Amino acid sequence: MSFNPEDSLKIENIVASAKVCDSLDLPTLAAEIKGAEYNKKRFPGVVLRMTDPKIAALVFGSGKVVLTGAKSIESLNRGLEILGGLLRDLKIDIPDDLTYKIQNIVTSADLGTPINLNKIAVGFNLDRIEYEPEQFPGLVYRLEEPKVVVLLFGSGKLIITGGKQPEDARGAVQKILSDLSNLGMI
Amino acid sequence: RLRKWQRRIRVSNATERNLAFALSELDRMASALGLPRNVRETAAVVYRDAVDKNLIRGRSIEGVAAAALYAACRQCSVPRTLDEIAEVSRVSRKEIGRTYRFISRELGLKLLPTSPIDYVPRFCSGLTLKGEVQSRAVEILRQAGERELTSGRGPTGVAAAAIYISSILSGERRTQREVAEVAGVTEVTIRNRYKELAEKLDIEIIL
DNA sequence: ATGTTACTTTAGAAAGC
DNA sequence: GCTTTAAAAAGTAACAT
Repeated sequence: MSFNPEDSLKIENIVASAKVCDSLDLPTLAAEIKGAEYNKKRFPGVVLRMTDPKIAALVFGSGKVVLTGAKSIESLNRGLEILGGLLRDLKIDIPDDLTYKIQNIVTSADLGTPINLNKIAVGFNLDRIEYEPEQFPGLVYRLEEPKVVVLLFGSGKLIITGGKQPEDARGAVQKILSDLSNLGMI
Repeated sequence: RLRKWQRRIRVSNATERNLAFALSELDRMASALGLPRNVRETAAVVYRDAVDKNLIRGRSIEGVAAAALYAACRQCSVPRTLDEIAEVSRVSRKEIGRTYRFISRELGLKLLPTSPIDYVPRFCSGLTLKGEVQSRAVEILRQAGERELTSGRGPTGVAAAAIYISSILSGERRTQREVAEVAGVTEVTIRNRYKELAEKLDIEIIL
């Protein structure tokens, strides 16, 4: 049995947004919740950092929230529950059934073989690729299906981002592998 | 009517004025970088093509001019880094890079990644190294390319390392500091690159 | 000369400049 | 377009030891 790139898939970060209520008083939140950061001049939202699942939350006056840093759907759920709890502790009415929308999932993976980026830059669809080693060591490959962006490195390791479904990363790796084999690489 | 004519004349004047400004900017930057005439002409063509395709909308003339010059340098195989272009421009490196990607895609320039080899002549002359040293550096880079030692590495750093090695092998040694200076990279980068090249290409370097 | 920290790139939402 | 968040990849840079 050989190395399976698909087994190396690992979610590194999930970004999700949600609406927890119709409005929030940010100054109060910043004052009551320890560790909260709030500089209206700098950024319009309050920054809350949770430790259990290590997640950062951006809370806005509109009641909308952004959660980042979760490495699994489970921890993302936990993070939103914890955030809801923190707000309820401040006597704010927060529904029990909070829902969110995943906006982006960042996944890492490993093809298990070094890749010659220069050859890919010649063989692949030139208009879907960007490779400027002077600026960044990774080759940027934009896929249509799944609609994600892949950062491919010479080591064979890669980053898949922009997907909204955890399975998008798997589809991207399969696509990359087939493209690579079609071009006689790997 | 007359009004329409006046408008056309105004637009024409503005267009001509902007083009004149862009061309003078290209010339100013090219002079500051000591670029040959063919590069300036290529840059002017790229800029005019960008204007003809309305790619200037929402972008500054200076930004597009700088990006056009950056593209022209690469097309003519006498690359300048984004930092070097930015040094003689009022636009930031980030803006130039962003504009370059845009016009490059819209005009279908299809430029391949800059080859380290294209930096050899300029860096070597900056170090007053003869053709023999250049040839040896190019040969090292050719082998490095085949052995996948350039994937993801900065072209200037790899070129600098190859020249550093070549200068030693040719008995015209230049210090890492001197090479780093003309190549615009740090000594640490030259050290990392030359060690990798020497090891994987089995080049023995006696200091 | 080596070690640490930090920045480059990618995506996406949020409210507002 | 920018600001802020998080996180990975690999290379390079800046500053400290």
